[in-house]
Amino acid sequence: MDSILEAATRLFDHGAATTNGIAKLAGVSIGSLYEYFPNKDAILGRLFEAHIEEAVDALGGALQASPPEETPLRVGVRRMVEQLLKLHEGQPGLQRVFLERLTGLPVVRDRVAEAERKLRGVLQAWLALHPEVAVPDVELAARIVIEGSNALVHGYVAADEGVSAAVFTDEVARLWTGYLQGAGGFEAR
Amino acid sequence: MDSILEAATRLFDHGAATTNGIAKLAGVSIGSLYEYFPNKDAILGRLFEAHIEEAVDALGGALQASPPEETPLRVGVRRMVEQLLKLHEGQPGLQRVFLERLTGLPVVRDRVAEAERKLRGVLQAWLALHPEVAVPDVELAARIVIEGSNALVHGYVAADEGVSAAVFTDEVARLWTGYLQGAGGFEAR
Amino acid sequence: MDSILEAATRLFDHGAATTNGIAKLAGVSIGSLYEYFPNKDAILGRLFEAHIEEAVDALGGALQASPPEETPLRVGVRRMVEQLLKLHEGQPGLQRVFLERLTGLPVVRDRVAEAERKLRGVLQAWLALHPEVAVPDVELAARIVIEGSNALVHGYVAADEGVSAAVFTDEVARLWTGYLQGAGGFEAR
Amino acid sequence: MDSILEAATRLFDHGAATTNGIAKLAGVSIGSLYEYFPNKDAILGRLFEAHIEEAVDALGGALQASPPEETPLRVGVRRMVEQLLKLHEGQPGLQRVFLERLTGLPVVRDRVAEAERKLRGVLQAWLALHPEVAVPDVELAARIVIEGSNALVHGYVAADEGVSAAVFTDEVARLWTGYLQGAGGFEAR
DNA sequence: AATGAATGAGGCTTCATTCAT
DNA sequence: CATGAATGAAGCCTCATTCAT
Repeated sequence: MDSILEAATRLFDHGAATTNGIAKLAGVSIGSLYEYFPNKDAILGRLFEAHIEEAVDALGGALQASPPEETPLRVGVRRMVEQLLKLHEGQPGLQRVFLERLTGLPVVRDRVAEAERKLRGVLQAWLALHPEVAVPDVELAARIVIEGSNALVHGYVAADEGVSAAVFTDEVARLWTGYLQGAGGFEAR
Repeated sequence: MDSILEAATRLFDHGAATTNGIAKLAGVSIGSLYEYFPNKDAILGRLFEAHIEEAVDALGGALQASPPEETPLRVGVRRMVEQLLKLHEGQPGLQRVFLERLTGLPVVRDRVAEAERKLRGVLQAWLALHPEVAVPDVELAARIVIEGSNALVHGYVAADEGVSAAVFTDEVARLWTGYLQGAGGFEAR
Repeated sequence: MDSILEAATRLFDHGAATTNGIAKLAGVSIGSLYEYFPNKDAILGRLFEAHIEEAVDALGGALQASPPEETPLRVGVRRMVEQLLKLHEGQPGLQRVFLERLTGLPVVRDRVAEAERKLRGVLQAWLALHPEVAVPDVELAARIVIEGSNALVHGYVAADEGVSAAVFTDEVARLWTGYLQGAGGFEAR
Repeated sequence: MDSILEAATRLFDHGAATTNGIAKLAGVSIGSLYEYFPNKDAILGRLFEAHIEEAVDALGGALQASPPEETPLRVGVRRMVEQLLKLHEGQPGLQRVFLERLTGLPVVRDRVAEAERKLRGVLQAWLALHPEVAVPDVELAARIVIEGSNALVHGYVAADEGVSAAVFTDEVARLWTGYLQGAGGFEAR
């Protein structure tokens, strides 16, 4: 069963996932595969669930390991982005498949919303302990940082061109730091 | 032929594009469809080309219609993001299909690279005339603004949740404005 | 119209004959093509008719140009085989198409039968003037020489391997010469 | 699987072989058909392989069952031709399809060459033990007898007209017997 | 529980032929 | 007369899923 998921990860990432192929690569019969999963999308769903869980753990963990009192804003944000990048680096193809086949399904929508809510909570609390954060609406800001980081990392992985991971991470961290400190507002001109 | 492209747009966007389906929706026979396009991917390719062209025109146009001397940094950036959002708003599914089926094809890669180069040129020139821009590497900054905006808009459209378009656009504009003014750097702490 | 037949010859020989392709190569519209020929097989039929005519002319001619009184059996036979070979050398693919698409059609059957009858007549008359011909049934022998030569040349062209045309022709001529002189009969042992 | 091959034999012979048709006639689903054969040509290839094997066995067997010391040249040759005729009698259309779709494929070419080499070896050895064989080059003669017989039988089956199988076989046997005894050479005149 | 042969709907594409202009 | 865009039946093949063993 784990072997099925492993095989599925590999094949979905390569964009060549057929149920028969997954079963063969996993070393089980196609019949057994359907014993564990009612259909192909269920496999993908399980993979997605694992990804979400891992993501929440990794990102939440990055913040929890960075005590607000001792960690500059920029450093914490950087750690978060690093984790996010690490998460996607491995299987860019798999991410695309998630996007393409799962987006729109209500279940997935809800699951993602829940994960983001949770993460937003953690981030919001962390930000609240940083005096230099100067945005009118911390909740909105937290949401934008999370979804924005996700989008930027997606884009970065999909493009795989030119910019190195370190530079990318730095720039994104700088971006959010500025944003959270209230730069770019009308008062800034 | 235009009707084929229209039909294809609708069906690709719905994730249910079959050649026979496109032909039927376009009101032509499958034979005629293959008169104009050698295969299914060629249809998608044409759609993509149109999208790229439209994008370059719209974004470039947004800046060219905003004389640097009279247009605050933030306003110009906002206009760009607005255009970008408008471009994607219509067919989020279609964008996904582009991503999923075209990414990786060398031709597409080159075409995208060319479009980004062109756009980067325009943006870079525009930024150069703004004294408040304070980044070490304007070229890198231009690239990050363009690719980043693209990624953020992709993410926003895919998520279509909660935040209104106006708020989203505002926030993104603020984000880049801060970034371009050098906020978030070490000197900012 | 001649250009249609030429184009058809080329394309049928290459095994890539489509009516649209023939029309284009011939430099006429597909509509015009169907003005002259009711359907694709009609084109092939015309080609076949031309081939048959050419064959009868060439083979019959080879004998008529070889006065029996002055031409040894073997030489006349050789000339016939030479002509036959020349006929097929050009378009082996076309011959295959004849075989594959025309065999079995009653019209074709009759036409071939008629051509062979005619040829048989010529050959029979020619053989009758050769005293060394020693077969019980000259009509049967003539038929066997004609059909056999045809089959052997077909096979030779299809195989295109090893043996040179000159050697092949020599051997076939020797073969028939022996056969016609009655060798191989029981009396020969 | 055998039923697929049987069905394919029938349909290819009738010149109406479609994969769906074969599957239906074989009483299996199209999916099953593709379980056993990767594509249509593979089916034809298998049929061809079977034919080649059968041919080599039958022809080789005909000679091996005819001890050279006790079997007159003519009788052995006749047996060979008989076998060859039997081989083709059943499915003239199938033979045409072999010719038309397989000729030219390197794999097929090689397989045929191998089979002919093997057969040539057997025949050559058999001929070598017959003192009345009087040809300058036994290897060339063996090749010509084999390929020639093949061509003649092909032609005979394709024409299916007039001459009875027995007469045909007799004549062909007489033909080769004369040829192998050196008749038809210049010295014969 | 596990197996894997079997299923068949449905996708892409070709090409002989027609017919309005 | 000529044109060529349009037609659509029919072919090949894939792959998610089922079910008898």
